[in-house]
Amino acid sequence: DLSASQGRERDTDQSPPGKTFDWMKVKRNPPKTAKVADYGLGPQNTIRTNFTTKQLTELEKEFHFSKYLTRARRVEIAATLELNETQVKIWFQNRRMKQKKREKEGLAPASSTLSKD
Amino acid sequence: VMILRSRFLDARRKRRNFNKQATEFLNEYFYSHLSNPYPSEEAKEELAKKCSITVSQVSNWFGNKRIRYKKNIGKFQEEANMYAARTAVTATNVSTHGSQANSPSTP
DNA sequence: AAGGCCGATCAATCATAGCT
DNA sequence: TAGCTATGATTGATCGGCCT
Repeated sequence: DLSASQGRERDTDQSPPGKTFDWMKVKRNPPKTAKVADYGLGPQNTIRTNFTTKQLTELEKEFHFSKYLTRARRVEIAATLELNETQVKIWFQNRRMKQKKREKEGLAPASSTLSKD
Repeated sequence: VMILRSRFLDARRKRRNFNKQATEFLNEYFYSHLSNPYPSEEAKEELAKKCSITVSQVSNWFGNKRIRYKKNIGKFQEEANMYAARTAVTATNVSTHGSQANSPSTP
C-alpha cells in the first residue's frame, strides 16, 4: 500500500474549547541518556545531550563517508566520541531524515505550480 | 564554555513570521480539529499551498502549536473561542434554512 | 524474540521579530 | 534603547509500525 487514500475528510469537529483531549495529555518518557546527577540528588537530570562541535564534526565526517553504520563502525565512533552506541545510531538516523528533508525542499523551494488560484 | 556557543550559527535561522492570512488558515485548521490536530500529509500539502509556505513549515507550525497549546491551554482560550465561533457560523450556514439570515461575509 | 530503520512527533532551546 | 513575549526553526530523543 502506498498512498492512494481518496476521500474527503469532513470532520470539522466543533468541540467545546477548553476540553482536554488525549493528545494534550501525551507525555514522553524522559531521555534515558545522560544522568548528570545519580547521586540521589536529581533536580532535573536526564537532559538532552548537547553534542560538542568536535563530536558533530566527526559524526558529520562519518556520515559523508557512509550514510549507514555497521556495528563495528558504531562501536568505534561511540568510543572515540564518548557517546553511547544508541546516541550514535540515533544521530545517524536523524541525520538521514534531515538529509532527505533537505533534498526534498531543495528540489522546488519556490515556483512550480503557481497557477491562478 | 563559549565552546558550544556556535551551535551552527545558522544564517538560515533568519526567521520570518508568516502572513496574517497564512496564520489564519493554520489556526482555522487547528481549532476546527482540536480533538486531533494532526493533519495528514495531504492536508499539510493543501495548507502549505494555501499559506504559501512549505510542508515542513506547516509541520513546524503544528508541532509548535500543539506543544505550546497544551503547555498553557488557558492562554489560548480566547483564540480558541474565536475560531470556534467562526467555524460554528460556517457550519450553521450549511445546515440552516431558518429565518434569521445573517453574516454572509465571505467574498 | 531482538534490533535497526523510517516517519512523525515531542520537548527543550535557540535566535530573531515585534510590541511595550 | 532596553526588556519581555511571540514565534519559526533546529535537534536529541521517544513512539509505533514494519522489516529482517
